[in-house]
Amino acid sequence: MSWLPPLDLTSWPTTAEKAMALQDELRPLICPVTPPGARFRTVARLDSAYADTGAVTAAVVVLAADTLRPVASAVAHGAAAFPYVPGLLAFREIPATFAALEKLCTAPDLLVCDGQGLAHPRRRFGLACHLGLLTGVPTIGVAKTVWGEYAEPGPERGAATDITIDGAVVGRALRTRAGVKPVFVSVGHRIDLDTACAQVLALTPRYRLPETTRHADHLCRAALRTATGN
DNA sequence: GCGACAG
DNA sequence: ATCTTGTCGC
Repeated sequence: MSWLPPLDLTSWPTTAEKAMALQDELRPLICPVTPPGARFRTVARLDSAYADTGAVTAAVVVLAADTLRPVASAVAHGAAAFPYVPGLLAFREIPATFAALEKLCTAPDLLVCDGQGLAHPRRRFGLACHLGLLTGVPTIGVAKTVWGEYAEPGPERGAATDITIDGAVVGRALRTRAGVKPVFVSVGHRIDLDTACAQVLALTPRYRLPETTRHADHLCRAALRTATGN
């Protein structure tokens, strides 16, 4: 018995129209609130790597929130299930990512995704939202580039400004390192924006991106090379 | 109409 | 995402 509910890939969308319809259908189920008493003792970072052949490898690295030390990791590989389409990244990334998560013995307390959560144009349902609903685990999106409008936050670490789309606050530009381009944080599911930003700051004591990113990035790239044959 | 567009 | 040379800084 896994901590993760099964993912039925036979009904995975194969067209942009069906994918967008699914996003519209799932959007109302998002809960942007941290469950009472929630504790984030372990945090997982997710990443994917692609080969020109269409092969994909996903990696998950779990770390202890207090020490930022890795405590578990897993990889999974397969074929890209969807082309890259702006706004539909989740349909490309989730199948392999989910397979990697299935290999973990226990559920992480928080999943940190590469990309957007609610800071997603038009449908407000980015990768982090989708993965949050599928896993039931709190998720946040940390993107390197933004969709939406924001004012440049102050130069010091911790400075933040709201990101808005059509006038609605959908995330926050957060300076994780003094004098360096901010990251763009948005809620995925089961966490609030303030808590999400606090978690991202806790994960970035020295680099712009969360501590585990290099680890997850190196892990899936190395695994992809092995699976592909260098 | 044209360009821009998470990873 | 991925492909690449050089460069700056701790």
